[in-house]
Amino acid sequence: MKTTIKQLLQSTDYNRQAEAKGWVRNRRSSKNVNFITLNDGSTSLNIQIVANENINENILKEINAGACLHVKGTWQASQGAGQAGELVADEIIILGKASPENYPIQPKAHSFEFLRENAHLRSRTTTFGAVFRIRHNLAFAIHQYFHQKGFYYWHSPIITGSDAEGAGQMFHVSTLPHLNPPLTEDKKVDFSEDFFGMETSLTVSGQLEAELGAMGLGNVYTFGPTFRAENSNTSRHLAEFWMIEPEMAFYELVDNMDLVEDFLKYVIKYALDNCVEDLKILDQKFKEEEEKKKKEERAEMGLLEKLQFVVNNPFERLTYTEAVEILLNSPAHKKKKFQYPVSWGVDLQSEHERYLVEKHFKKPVILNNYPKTIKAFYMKQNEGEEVGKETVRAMDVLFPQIGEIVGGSQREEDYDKLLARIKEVGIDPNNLWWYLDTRKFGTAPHSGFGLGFERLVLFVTGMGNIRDVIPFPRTPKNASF
RNA sequence: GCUUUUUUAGCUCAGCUGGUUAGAGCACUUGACUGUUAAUCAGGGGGUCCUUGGUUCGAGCCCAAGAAAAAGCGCCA
Repeated sequence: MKTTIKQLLQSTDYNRQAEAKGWVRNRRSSKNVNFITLNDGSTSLNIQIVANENINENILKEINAGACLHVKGTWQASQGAGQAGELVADEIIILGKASPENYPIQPKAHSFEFLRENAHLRSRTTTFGAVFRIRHNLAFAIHQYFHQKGFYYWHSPIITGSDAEGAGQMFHVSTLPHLNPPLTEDKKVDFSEDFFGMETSLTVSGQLEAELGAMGLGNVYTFGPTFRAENSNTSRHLAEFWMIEPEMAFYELVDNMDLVEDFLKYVIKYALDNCVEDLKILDQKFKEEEEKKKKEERAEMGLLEKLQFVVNNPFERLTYTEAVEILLNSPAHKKKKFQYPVSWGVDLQSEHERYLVEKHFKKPVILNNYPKTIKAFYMKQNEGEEVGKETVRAMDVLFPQIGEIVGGSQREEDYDKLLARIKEVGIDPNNLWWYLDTRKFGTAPHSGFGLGFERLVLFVTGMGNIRDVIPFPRTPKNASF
Protein backbone atom coordinates (compact mmCIF):
# COMPACT_ATOMS: atom_id res chain seq x y z
CA MET A 1 0.00 0.00 0.00
CA LYS A 2 1.19 3.50 -0.76
CA THR A 3 2.21 5.95 1.93
CA THR A 4 0.27 9.18 1.79
CA ILE A 5 1.79 12.61 2.12
CA LYS A 6 -0.35 13.05 5.22
CA GLN A 7 1.39 10.08 6.85
CA LEU A 8 4.85 11.21 5.78
CA LEU A 9 4.32 14.76 7.08
CA GLN A 10 3.38 13.39 10.50
CA SER A 11 6.65 11.45 10.73
CA THR A 12 9.64 12.79 12.64
CA ASP A 13 11.63 9.68 11.88
CA TYR A 14 14.16 11.55 9.76
CA ASN A 15 17.13 10.51 7.64
CA ARG A 16 15.47 7.50 6.12
CA GLN A 17 14.37 6.48 2.64
CA ALA A 18 10.85 7.60 1.77
CA GLU A 19 8.59 8.08 -1.22
CA ALA A 20 5.84 10.47 -2.21
CA LYS A 21 3.40 10.46 -5.09
CA GLY A 22 1.25 13.41 -5.97
CA TRP A 23 0.53 16.40 -8.16
CA VAL A 24 2.78 19.42 -8.49
CA ARG A 25 1.35 22.64 -7.15
CA ASN A 26 4.39 24.75 -7.89
CA ARG A 27 8.12 24.59 -8.60
CA ARG A 28 10.63 27.25 -7.60
CA SER A 29 14.14 27.15 -8.99
CA SER A 30 17.44 28.79 -8.34
CA LYS A 31 20.82 27.89 -9.79
CA ASN A 32 21.57 24.75 -7.86
CA VAL A 33 18.34 23.70 -6.24
CA ASN A 34 14.66 23.28 -7.08
CA PHE A 35 11.79 23.23 -4.63
CA ILE A 36 8.65 21.37 -5.62
CA THR A 37 5.37 21.71 -3.77
CA LEU A 38 3.56 18.38 -3.99
CA ASN A 39 0.05 17.43 -2.86
CA ASP A 40 -1.76 14.11 -3.05
CA GLY A 41 -5.15 15.05 -1.62
CA SER A 42 -4.62 13.14 1.64
CA THR A 43 -4.28 16.46 3.44
CA SER A 44 -4.47 20.14 2.67
CA LEU A 45 -0.80 20.38 3.58
CA ASN A 46 1.80 20.08 0.84
CA ILE A 47 5.13 18.33 1.01
CA GLN A 48 8.29 20.12 -0.05
CA ILE A 49 10.48 18.16 -2.44
CA VAL A 50 14.08 19.31 -2.72
CA ALA A 51 15.65 18.54 -6.09
CA ASN A 52 19.41 19.06 -6.25
CA GLU A 53 21.90 18.80 -9.15
CA ASN A 54 21.58 15.02 -9.18
CA ILE A 55 18.16 15.33 -10.82
CA ASN A 56 18.40 15.44 -14.60
CA GLU A 57 17.68 18.83 -16.13
CA ASN A 58 15.27 17.37 -18.70
CA ILE A 59 13.20 15.88 -15.91
CA LEU A 60 13.17 19.16 -14.00
CA LYS A 61 11.80 20.92 -17.08
CA GLU A 62 8.79 18.66 -17.08
CA ILE A 63 7.97 19.29 -13.44
CA ASN A 64 5.29 21.92 -13.99
CA ALA A 65 2.13 22.73 -12.10
CA GLY A 66 -0.29 19.84 -12.51
CA ALA A 67 2.27 17.17 -13.37
CA CYS A 68 2.12 13.91 -11.43
CA LEU A 69 5.31 12.72 -9.78
CA HIS A 70 6.73 9.72 -8.00
CA VAL A 71 9.57 10.93 -5.81
CA LYS A 72 12.08 8.65 -4.08
CA GLY A 73 14.53 10.16 -1.63
CA THR A 74 15.49 10.91 1.94
CA TRP A 75 12.98 12.22 4.48
CA GLN A 76 14.78 14.78 6.59
CA ALA A 77 14.33 17.76 8.85
CA SER A 78 13.86 20.85 6.69
CA GLN A 79 16.55 23.48 6.38
CA GLY A 80 13.86 25.99 5.46
CA ALA A 81 11.36 27.64 7.76
CA GLY A 82 8.01 26.79 6.21
CA GLN A 83 7.86 23.10 7.10
CA ALA A 84 9.20 20.59 9.60
CA GLY A 85 10.34 17.93 7.17
CA GLU A 86 11.19 17.73 3.50
CA LEU A 87 11.88 14.99 0.99
CA VAL A 88 15.27 15.33 -0.66
CA ALA A 89 14.92 13.59 -3.97
CA ASP A 90 17.27 10.88 -5.23
CA GLU A 91 15.00 10.07 -8.14
CA ILE A 92 11.94 11.72 -9.66
CA ILE A 93 9.73 9.77 -12.03
CA ILE A 94 7.24 11.76 -14.07
CA LEU A 95 4.04 9.71 -13.96
CA GLY A 96 2.07 12.27 -15.94
CA LYS A 97 3.15 15.47 -17.64
CA ALA A 98 1.05 18.65 -17.63
CA SER A 99 1.69 21.21 -20.34
CA PRO A 100 2.37 24.47 -18.50
CA GLU A 101 0.84 26.47 -21.33
CA ASN A 102 -2.47 24.61 -21.21
CA TYR A 103 -2.96 23.48 -17.61
CA PRO A 104 -5.61 25.85 -16.28
CA ILE A 105 -4.84 25.76 -12.56
CA GLN A 106 -2.11 28.26 -11.77
CA PRO A 107 -0.34 28.76 -8.46
CA LYS A 108 -2.55 31.75 -7.69
CA ALA A 109 -6.06 32.53 -6.55
CA HIS A 110 -8.71 31.67 -9.11
CA SER A 111 -12.32 32.79 -9.05
CA PHE A 112 -14.88 30.17 -8.02
CA GLU A 113 -16.67 30.76 -11.34
CA PHE A 114 -13.54 29.85 -13.29
CA LEU A 115 -12.92 26.75 -11.18
CA ARG A 116 -16.55 25.70 -11.63
CA GLU A 117 -15.93 25.69 -15.37
CA ASN A 118 -12.90 23.50 -14.63
CA ALA A 119 -14.67 21.25 -12.16
CA HIS A 120 -12.75 18.24 -13.46
CA LEU A 121 -9.54 19.75 -12.06
CA ARG A 122 -10.70 21.83 -9.14
CA SER A 123 -10.28 19.08 -6.56
CA ARG A 124 -6.56 19.77 -6.97
CA THR A 125 -6.88 23.20 -5.42
CA THR A 126 -6.45 23.96 -1.75
CA THR A 127 -9.97 25.26 -1.21
CA PHE A 128 -11.81 22.49 -3.03
CA GLY A 129 -9.60 19.81 -1.52
CA ALA A 130 -10.68 21.11 1.88
CA VAL A 131 -14.36 21.33 0.89
CA PHE A 132 -14.51 17.79 -0.45
CA ARG A 133 -12.64 16.27 2.48
CA ILE A 134 -15.11 17.97 4.82
CA ARG A 135 -18.00 16.79 2.66
CA HIS A 136 -16.80 13.22 3.13
CA ASN A 137 -16.40 13.66 6.85
CA LEU A 138 -19.89 15.04 7.23
CA ALA A 139 -21.35 12.15 5.26
CA PHE A 140 -19.46 9.72 7.46
CA ALA A 141 -20.57 11.52 10.64
CA ILE A 142 -24.20 11.29 9.52
CA HIS A 143 -24.00 7.54 9.06
CA GLN A 144 -22.15 7.19 12.36
CA TYR A 145 -24.71 9.27 14.23
CA PHE A 146 -27.68 7.27 13.03
CA HIS A 147 -25.91 3.95 13.39
CA GLN A 148 -25.06 4.74 17.00
CA LYS A 149 -28.69 5.70 17.61
CA GLY A 150 -29.94 2.38 16.25
CA PHE A 151 -31.29 3.75 12.97
CA TYR A 152 -31.13 1.60 9.83
CA TYR A 153 -29.88 2.95 6.51
CA TRP A 154 -32.90 2.49 4.29
CA HIS A 155 -32.48 2.71 0.54
CA SER A 156 -35.48 4.42 -0.95
CA PRO A 157 -35.84 4.08 -4.72
CA ILE A 158 -34.36 6.61 -7.12
CA ILE A 159 -36.83 5.83 -9.88
CA THR A 160 -40.37 6.30 -8.72
CA GLY A 161 -43.85 5.91 -10.10
CA SER A 162 -45.45 8.18 -7.55
CA ASP A 163 -45.91 11.87 -8.20
CA ALA A 164 -47.52 12.37 -4.86
CA GLU A 165 -45.52 14.60 -2.61
CA GLY A 166 -45.63 17.59 -4.90
CA ALA A 167 -42.17 18.62 -3.73
CA GLY A 168 -41.33 19.90 -7.18
CA GLN A 169 -41.18 19.32 -10.90
CA MET A 170 -39.88 15.86 -11.76
CA PHE A 171 -37.45 14.52 -14.36
CA HIS A 172 -39.11 11.85 -16.46
CA VAL A 173 -37.50 8.45 -16.84
CA SER A 174 -38.42 6.71 -20.04
CA THR A 175 -37.03 4.42 -22.72
CA LEU A 176 -39.74 5.35 -25.20
CA PRO A 177 -38.52 7.04 -28.40
CA HIS A 178 -38.51 10.84 -28.19
CA LEU A 179 -39.95 11.11 -31.66
CA ASN A 180 -43.28 9.42 -32.32
CA PRO A 181 -43.78 7.62 -29.00
CA PRO A 182 -46.66 5.13 -28.84
CA LEU A 183 -49.94 6.91 -28.22
CA THR A 184 -53.16 5.91 -26.53
CA GLU A 185 -56.52 6.31 -28.23
CA ASP A 186 -56.86 9.84 -26.84
CA LYS A 187 -53.44 10.83 -28.31
CA LYS A 188 -51.49 10.84 -25.06
CA VAL A 189 -48.13 9.07 -24.61
CA ASP A 190 -48.88 5.43 -23.86
CA PHE A 191 -46.71 4.71 -20.83
CA SER A 192 -48.03 1.16 -20.61
CA GLU A 193 -45.56 0.56 -23.48
CA ASP A 194 -42.70 2.10 -21.46
CA PHE A 195 -39.96 0.19 -19.61
CA PHE A 196 -41.81 0.04 -16.30
CA GLY A 197 -45.26 -0.12 -17.86
CA MET A 198 -46.14 3.14 -16.16
CA GLU A 199 -45.07 6.76 -16.10
CA THR A 200 -41.90 7.07 -14.00
CA SER A 201 -39.64 9.85 -12.75
CA LEU A 202 -36.55 10.47 -10.66
CA THR A 203 -37.39 10.82 -6.99
CA VAL A 204 -38.00 14.23 -5.42
CA SER A 205 -38.04 12.73 -1.92
CA GLY A 206 -37.58 9.38 -0.25
CA GLN A 207 -39.85 10.32 2.61
CA LEU A 208 -42.97 8.35 1.77
CA GLU A 209 -40.91 5.19 1.32
CA ALA A 210 -38.97 5.98 4.50
CA GLU A 211 -42.28 6.07 6.38
CA LEU A 212 -42.96 2.56 5.14
CA GLY A 213 -39.60 1.49 6.53
CA ALA A 214 -40.20 3.14 9.89
CA MET A 215 -43.46 1.20 10.22
CA GLY A 216 -41.47 -2.02 10.38
CA LEU A 217 -37.91 -1.23 11.39
CA GLY A 218 -38.74 1.54 13.83
CA ASN A 219 -36.09 4.11 13.06
CA VAL A 220 -34.67 4.43 9.55
CA TYR A 221 -32.90 7.08 7.49
CA THR A 222 -32.29 7.56 3.81
CA PHE A 223 -29.25 9.26 2.34
CA GLY A 224 -29.34 9.44 -1.39
CA PRO A 225 -29.61 11.59 -4.47
CA THR A 226 -32.74 13.64 -5.06
CA PHE A 227 -33.81 15.35 -8.25
CA ARG A 228 -35.89 18.44 -8.84
CA ALA A 229 -36.54 19.83 -12.29
CA GLU A 230 -37.26 23.30 -10.97
CA ASN A 231 -35.81 26.26 -12.83
CA SER A 232 -34.18 27.49 -9.66
CA ASN A 233 -31.29 29.88 -10.13
CA THR A 234 -29.93 30.56 -6.69
CA SER A 235 -26.81 29.84 -4.69
CA ARG A 236 -28.84 27.41 -2.53
CA HIS A 237 -30.49 25.12 -5.12
CA LEU A 238 -29.33 22.18 -7.20
CA ALA A 239 -31.29 20.04 -9.65
CA GLU A 240 -29.48 16.99 -8.24
CA PHE A 241 -28.68 17.01 -4.56
CA TRP A 242 -28.26 14.58 -1.69
CA MET A 243 -30.82 14.41 1.04
CA ILE A 244 -30.90 12.75 4.44
CA GLU A 245 -34.39 11.73 5.58
CA PRO A 246 -34.74 10.03 8.96
CA GLU A 247 -38.16 8.66 9.83
CA MET A 248 -38.99 7.52 13.36
CA ALA A 249 -41.88 5.51 14.71
CA PHE A 250 -43.33 6.75 18.02
CA TYR A 251 -41.71 10.20 17.69
CA GLU A 252 -43.91 13.21 18.35
CA LEU A 253 -43.01 16.62 16.92
CA VAL A 254 -41.04 17.57 20.04
CA ASP A 255 -38.96 14.38 19.77
CA ASN A 256 -38.35 15.24 16.15
CA MET A 257 -37.08 18.68 17.13
CA ASP A 258 -34.87 17.22 19.86
CA LEU A 259 -33.40 14.78 17.36
CA VAL A 260 -32.70 17.29 14.62
CA GLU A 261 -30.94 19.64 17.00
CA ASP A 262 -28.83 16.91 18.55
CA PHE A 263 -28.06 15.52 15.10
CA LEU A 264 -26.95 18.83 13.57
CA LYS A 265 -24.76 19.62 16.56
CA TYR A 266 -23.19 16.17 16.41
CA VAL A 267 -22.18 16.33 12.77
CA ILE A 268 -20.90 19.90 13.03
CA LYS A 269 -18.91 18.95 16.12
CA TYR A 270 -17.53 15.98 14.20
CA ALA A 271 -16.23 18.32 11.52
CA LEU A 272 -14.71 20.63 14.14
CA ASP A 273 -12.96 17.67 15.77
CA ASN A 274 -11.82 15.88 12.63
CA CYS A 275 -11.28 18.52 9.93
CA VAL A 276 -9.20 21.08 11.80
CA GLU A 277 -6.65 21.78 9.06
CA ASP A 278 -9.26 22.06 6.33
CA LEU A 279 -11.55 24.25 8.44
CA LYS A 280 -8.65 26.59 9.20
CA ILE A 281 -8.04 26.99 5.49
CA LEU A 282 -11.70 27.72 4.86
CA ASP A 283 -11.84 30.04 7.87
CA GLN A 284 -9.05 32.06 6.28
CA LYS A 285 -10.73 31.96 2.87
CA PHE A 286 -13.99 33.05 4.50
CA LYS A 287 -12.22 36.01 6.07
CA GLU A 288 -10.79 37.04 2.69
CA GLU A 289 -14.20 36.80 1.01
CA GLU A 290 -15.82 38.79 3.81
CA GLU A 291 -13.26 41.56 3.46
CA LYS A 292 -14.37 42.05 -0.15
CA LYS A 293 -17.88 42.82 1.08
CA LYS A 294 -19.19 46.11 2.39
CA LYS A 295 -18.98 46.48 6.16
CA GLU A 296 -22.73 46.27 6.77
CA GLU A 297 -22.99 43.04 4.76
CA ARG A 298 -20.22 41.21 6.60
CA ALA A 299 -20.97 38.26 8.86
CA GLU A 300 -20.65 38.92 12.56
CA MET A 301 -18.65 35.77 13.23
CA GLY A 302 -15.79 33.99 11.52
CA LEU A 303 -16.40 30.48 10.23
CA LEU A 304 -14.88 28.54 13.14
CA GLU A 305 -16.47 30.90 15.64
CA LYS A 306 -19.87 30.40 13.99
CA LEU A 307 -19.58 26.60 14.04
CA GLN A 308 -18.56 26.63 17.70
CA PHE A 309 -21.48 28.90 18.48
CA VAL A 310 -24.01 26.57 16.84
CA VAL A 311 -22.63 23.55 18.67
CA ASN A 312 -22.64 25.28 22.06
CA ASN A 313 -25.98 27.11 22.09
CA PRO A 314 -29.55 25.84 22.13
CA PHE A 315 -31.59 26.48 19.00
CA GLU A 316 -34.50 28.87 19.42
CA ARG A 317 -37.86 27.13 19.16
CA LEU A 318 -41.04 29.00 18.44
CA THR A 319 -44.32 28.51 16.68
CA TYR A 320 -45.25 30.02 13.37
CA THR A 321 -47.85 32.11 15.18
CA GLU A 322 -45.21 33.50 17.57
CA ALA A 323 -42.91 34.21 14.65
CA VAL A 324 -45.63 36.18 12.87
CA GLU A 325 -46.16 38.20 16.08
CA ILE A 326 -42.45 39.03 16.24
CA LEU A 327 -42.39 40.01 12.59
CA LEU A 328 -45.48 42.20 12.93
CA ASN A 329 -43.89 43.98 15.91
CA SER A 330 -40.50 44.32 14.23
CA PRO A 331 -39.04 47.68 13.22
CA ALA A 332 -38.56 46.23 9.73
CA HIS A 333 -42.31 45.70 9.42
CA LYS A 334 -43.23 49.05 10.95
CA LYS A 335 -40.85 50.89 8.63
CA LYS A 336 -42.25 48.85 5.71
CA LYS A 337 -38.81 47.39 4.97
CA PHE A 338 -40.25 44.00 4.03
CA GLN A 339 -40.96 43.52 0.35
CA TYR A 340 -43.65 40.97 1.17
CA PRO A 341 -46.28 41.82 3.77
CA VAL A 342 -46.63 39.55 6.81
CA SER A 343 -49.88 38.22 8.15
CA TRP A 344 -51.04 35.01 9.78
CA GLY A 345 -51.52 32.39 7.09
CA VAL A 346 -48.94 33.50 4.55
CA ASP A 347 -45.84 31.46 3.85
CA LEU A 348 -42.83 33.22 5.35
CA GLN A 349 -40.47 34.63 2.74
CA SER A 350 -36.68 34.46 2.80
CA GLU A 351 -36.51 38.02 4.10
CA HIS A 352 -38.73 37.11 7.06
CA GLU A 353 -36.77 34.01 7.92
CA ARG A 354 -33.52 35.93 7.64
CA TYR A 355 -34.87 38.62 9.93
CA LEU A 356 -35.75 36.07 12.61
CA VAL A 357 -32.47 34.17 12.37
CA GLU A 358 -29.94 36.89 11.63
CA LYS A 359 -31.44 39.97 13.28
CA HIS A 360 -33.84 38.92 16.02
CA PHE A 361 -32.50 35.70 17.56
CA LYS A 362 -28.99 35.58 16.01
CA LYS A 363 -28.95 31.80 16.27
CA PRO A 364 -30.50 28.77 14.55
CA VAL A 365 -34.27 28.71 14.82
CA ILE A 366 -36.76 25.84 14.73
CA LEU A 367 -40.09 27.18 13.54
CA ASN A 368 -43.00 24.85 14.17
CA ASN A 369 -46.77 24.42 13.91
CA TYR A 370 -47.42 26.08 10.59
CA PRO A 371 -50.82 26.83 9.03
CA LYS A 372 -52.26 23.73 7.43
CA THR A 373 -52.90 25.46 4.13
CA ILE A 374 -49.25 26.17 3.35
CA LYS A 375 -47.86 22.73 4.21
CA ALA A 376 -47.89 19.24 2.70
CA PHE A 377 -50.84 16.84 2.93
CA TYR A 378 -49.06 14.25 5.08
CA MET A 379 -48.46 16.48 8.09
CA LYS A 380 -50.35 15.80 11.30
CA GLN A 381 -53.20 18.19 11.94
CA ASN A 382 -53.44 19.77 15.38
CA GLU A 383 -56.76 19.36 17.15
CA GLY A 384 -59.30 21.78 18.59
CA GLU A 385 -58.27 24.83 16.64
CA GLU A 386 -60.37 27.73 15.46
CA VAL A 387 -61.73 27.37 11.94
CA GLY A 388 -59.39 29.07 9.49
CA LYS A 389 -56.53 28.90 12.00
CA GLU A 390 -55.78 25.19 11.75
CA THR A 391 -52.13 24.25 12.02
CA VAL A 392 -50.05 21.16 11.33
CA ARG A 393 -47.13 19.74 13.28
CA ALA A 394 -44.46 20.93 10.88
CA MET A 395 -41.01 22.21 11.75
CA ASP A 396 -38.36 23.98 9.70
CA VAL A 397 -34.82 24.53 10.92
CA LEU A 398 -33.49 27.89 9.77
CA PHE A 399 -29.76 28.63 9.72
CA PRO A 400 -28.06 31.97 9.27
CA GLN A 401 -27.02 32.66 5.64
CA ILE A 402 -28.47 29.34 4.45
CA GLY A 403 -32.13 29.74 5.33
CA GLU A 404 -34.12 26.53 5.49
CA ILE A 405 -31.68 23.67 6.06
CA VAL A 406 -34.23 21.14 7.34
CA GLY A 407 -37.92 20.64 6.77
CA GLY A 408 -39.83 18.07 8.77
CA SER A 409 -43.02 17.16 10.57
CA GLN A 410 -44.99 14.70 12.60
CA ARG A 411 -46.96 12.67 10.06
CA GLU A 412 -50.71 12.25 10.00
CA GLU A 413 -51.31 8.71 11.22
CA ASP A 414 -55.11 8.83 11.18
CA TYR A 415 -56.41 7.05 8.09
CA ASP A 416 -59.59 9.11 7.66
CA LYS A 417 -57.93 12.47 8.20
CA LEU A 418 -55.09 11.56 5.83
CA LEU A 419 -57.47 10.33 3.14
CA ALA A 420 -59.59 13.45 3.45
CA ARG A 421 -56.52 15.67 3.14
CA ILE A 422 -55.25 13.73 0.11
CA LYS A 423 -58.55 14.25 -1.65
CA GLU A 424 -58.62 17.88 -0.55
CA VAL A 425 -55.31 18.68 -2.24
CA GLY A 426 -56.38 16.85 -5.39
CA ILE A 427 -54.22 13.72 -5.30
CA ASP A 428 -55.76 10.46 -6.52
CA PRO A 429 -55.76 8.18 -3.44
CA ASN A 430 -55.37 5.15 -5.72
CA ASN A 431 -51.80 6.27 -6.45
CA LEU A 432 -51.02 6.19 -2.73
CA TRP A 433 -52.75 2.94 -1.74
CA TRP A 434 -49.50 1.58 -0.32
CA TYR A 435 -48.95 4.72 1.76
CA LEU A 436 -52.49 4.67 3.07
CA ASP A 437 -52.08 0.98 3.94
CA THR A 438 -49.64 1.89 6.72
CA ARG A 439 -52.45 3.86 8.37
CA LYS A 440 -54.87 1.04 7.78
CA PHE A 441 -52.72 -1.72 9.30
CA GLY A 442 -51.23 -0.93 12.68
CA THR A 443 -50.80 2.80 12.28
CA ALA A 444 -48.47 4.56 14.71
CA PRO A 445 -47.49 8.11 15.52
CA HIS A 446 -44.29 8.93 13.68
CA SER A 447 -42.14 11.83 12.55
CA GLY A 448 -39.24 12.66 10.32
CA PHE A 449 -37.35 15.38 8.54
CA GLY A 450 -35.34 16.08 5.42
CA LEU A 451 -31.90 17.64 5.49
CA GLY A 452 -30.35 19.03 2.31
CA PHE A 453 -26.85 17.61 2.53
CA GLU A 454 -25.26 20.30 0.37
CA ARG A 455 -26.84 23.01 2.50
CA LEU A 456 -25.17 21.46 5.51
CA VAL A 457 -21.85 21.33 3.67
CA LEU A 458 -22.39 24.93 2.58
CA PHE A 459 -22.86 25.98 6.18
CA VAL A 460 -19.92 24.04 7.59
CA THR A 461 -17.47 25.08 4.86
CA GLY A 462 -18.64 28.69 4.77
CA MET A 463 -18.69 28.60 0.97
CA GLY A 464 -21.02 31.05 -0.71
CA ASN A 465 -22.49 28.93 -3.49
CA ILE A 466 -23.96 25.43 -3.29
CA ARG A 467 -22.40 24.61 -6.67
CA ASP A 468 -19.02 24.70 -4.95
CA VAL A 469 -19.73 22.03 -2.34
CA ILE A 470 -20.68 19.16 -4.67
CA PRO A 471 -18.07 17.77 -7.07
CA PHE A 472 -20.13 18.10 -10.24
CA PRO A 473 -23.15 20.36 -9.80
CA ARG A 474 -26.30 19.92 -11.87
CA THR A 475 -28.21 23.16 -12.35
CA PRO A 476 -30.45 24.55 -15.09
CA LYS A 477 -28.44 24.62 -18.34
CA ASN A 478 -25.51 22.77 -16.83
CA ALA A 479 -24.80 19.03 -16.72
CA SER A 480 -21.15 19.06 -17.84
CA PHE A 481 -18.65 16.54 -16.49
C1' G B 1 -39.05 32.23 -14.49
C1' C B 2 -38.39 37.70 -12.69
C1' U B 3 -34.98 42.00 -11.39
C1' U B 4 -30.09 43.97 -11.44
C1' U B 5 -25.11 43.52 -12.86
C1' U B 6 -21.27 41.36 -15.74
C1' U B 7 -18.76 39.31 -20.43
C1' U B 8 -11.62 42.72 -23.06
C1' A B 9 -4.74 38.02 -23.25
C1' G B 10 -4.47 31.31 -20.17
C1' C B 11 -6.25 33.88 -15.14
C1' U B 12 -7.77 38.56 -12.43
C1' C B 13 -8.92 43.16 -14.22
C1' A B 14 -8.16 48.58 -16.26
C1' G B 15 -9.58 50.96 -20.79
C1' C B 16 -11.45 58.61 -19.93
C1' U B 17 -16.44 62.24 -23.77
C1' G B 18 -16.73 57.21 -29.77
C1' G B 19 -10.68 58.81 -32.54
C1' U B 20 -3.84 56.31 -34.63
C1' U B 21 -0.78 50.16 -33.42
C1' A B 22 -6.14 47.83 -26.96
C1' G B 23 -2.98 47.94 -21.52
C1' A B 24 -1.39 46.11 -16.30
C1' G B 25 -0.35 42.22 -12.70
C1' C B 26 -0.02 37.04 -12.55
C1' A B 27 0.79 32.68 -15.75
C1' C B 28 3.94 31.07 -20.02
C1' U B 29 8.89 31.51 -22.35
C1' U B 30 14.43 32.94 -22.41
C1' G B 31 18.23 34.33 -19.14
C1' A B 32 20.32 35.68 -14.12
C1' C B 33 20.49 34.09 -8.95
C1' U B 34 23.98 29.16 -3.29
C1' G B 35 17.67 27.14 0.40
C1' U B 36 12.91 28.83 -1.95
C1' U B 37 7.74 29.20 0.50
C1' A B 38 2.05 31.89 -4.80
C1' A B 39 10.66 33.16 -4.50
C1' U B 40 13.09 37.47 -6.72
C1' C B 41 15.28 40.40 -10.98
C1' A B 42 15.71 41.42 -16.48
C1' G B 43 14.00 40.48 -21.62
C1' G B 44 10.17 38.14 -24.97
C1' G B 45 5.71 36.02 -27.12
C1' G B 46 0.44 36.14 -26.48
C1' G B 47 -6.25 39.50 -28.37
C1' U B 48 -12.78 36.59 -32.75
C1' C B 49 -12.83 43.11 -26.98
C1' C B 50 -19.33 36.94 -25.91
C1' U B 51 -22.38 36.52 -30.82
C1' U B 52 -25.35 38.72 -34.69
C1' G B 53 -27.31 43.04 -36.71
C1' G B 54 -27.51 48.47 -36.65
C1' U B 55 -25.98 53.92 -35.99
C1' U B 56 -21.39 56.60 -37.42
C1' C B 57 -16.23 59.16 -41.59
C1' G B 58 -14.75 55.98 -37.45
C1' A B 59 -17.34 51.30 -32.28
C1' G B 60 -14.01 47.61 -26.93
C1' C B 61 -17.16 52.11 -25.82
C1' C B 62 -23.68 54.01 -28.50
C1' C B 63 -28.53 51.13 -30.02
C1' A B 64 -31.34 46.30 -30.79
C1' A B 65 -31.75 41.06 -30.41
C1' G B 66 -29.59 36.68 -28.58
C1' A B 67 -26.14 33.64 -25.44
C1' A B 68 -23.58 32.72 -20.97
C1' A B 69 -22.26 33.95 -15.86
C1' A B 70 -23.10 36.14 -10.92
C1' A B 71 -26.11 38.33 -6.98
C1' G B 72 -31.05 38.90 -5.16
C1' C B 73 -36.20 37.13 -5.53
C1' G B 74 -39.80 33.07 -6.41
C1' C B 75 -40.10 27.44 -5.82
C1' C B 76 -37.49 24.43 -1.77
C1' A B 77 -33.74 20.97 1.00
